[in-house]
Amino acid sequence: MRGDREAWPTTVDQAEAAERALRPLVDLSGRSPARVRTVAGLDVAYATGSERVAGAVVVLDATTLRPVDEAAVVGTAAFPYVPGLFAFRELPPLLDALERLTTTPDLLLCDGHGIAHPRRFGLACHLGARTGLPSVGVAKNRLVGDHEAPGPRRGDHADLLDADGTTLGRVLRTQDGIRPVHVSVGHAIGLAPAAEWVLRCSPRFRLPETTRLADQLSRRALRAATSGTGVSGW
DNA sequence: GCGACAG
DNA sequence: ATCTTGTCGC
Repeated sequence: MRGDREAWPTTVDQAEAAERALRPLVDLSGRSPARVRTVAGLDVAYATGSERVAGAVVVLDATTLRPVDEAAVVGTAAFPYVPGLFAFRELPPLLDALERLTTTPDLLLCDGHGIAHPRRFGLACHLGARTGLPSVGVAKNRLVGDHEAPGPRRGDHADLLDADGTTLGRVLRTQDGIRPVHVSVGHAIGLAPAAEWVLRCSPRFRLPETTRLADQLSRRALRAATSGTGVSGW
């Protein structure tokens, strides 16, 4: 049902070692993709009393935001939730789902941070480095860094800074008067373009359509796997 | 020692 | 993340 995968880290030390090994593959030059025709959203859903997880990816036309491809997989959590090592928990199902896509997206919008991370290597960096695709981190909450409150209107934003004043990302208001999201670079894209894409993909709600649809699909897949065939009724 | 801590 | 439907409010 699924291709073999590399030995997955079991301990914090192993995960940090794997992180260091992947670091050289990330492109933080600021260069951005020339053409973005499709944007993908990825998310993982979890069950309550089990280790069951579901990963989903939904690809949207960058102009119409209409779905053009999608894939979902169900599996078992391979790593606990550890702030700073979140990628090792979500990567397995997400990489599996990406492999099942019939198309290759031009940009990845990830549900978590990119370089706005303790070691500047969040989930979006892992996904970008491993797939070679430009990636952006879109998180609902802060992990590291400080920032002023962005303006109240859609599009208003403030820099997310580390203790040295280095820019880690951007706190972006995607809807008037609604709590902002945290955008940070993952791989092969600049911060400004990254934020522009997040805004473009969020025409009506706080979160990008990519994230919303992937969230819905992952929950559906998890529920279907938990309740039998997935077909309604009996 | 006391908080903070993506999902 | 998840437990959870309808409901009050802009």
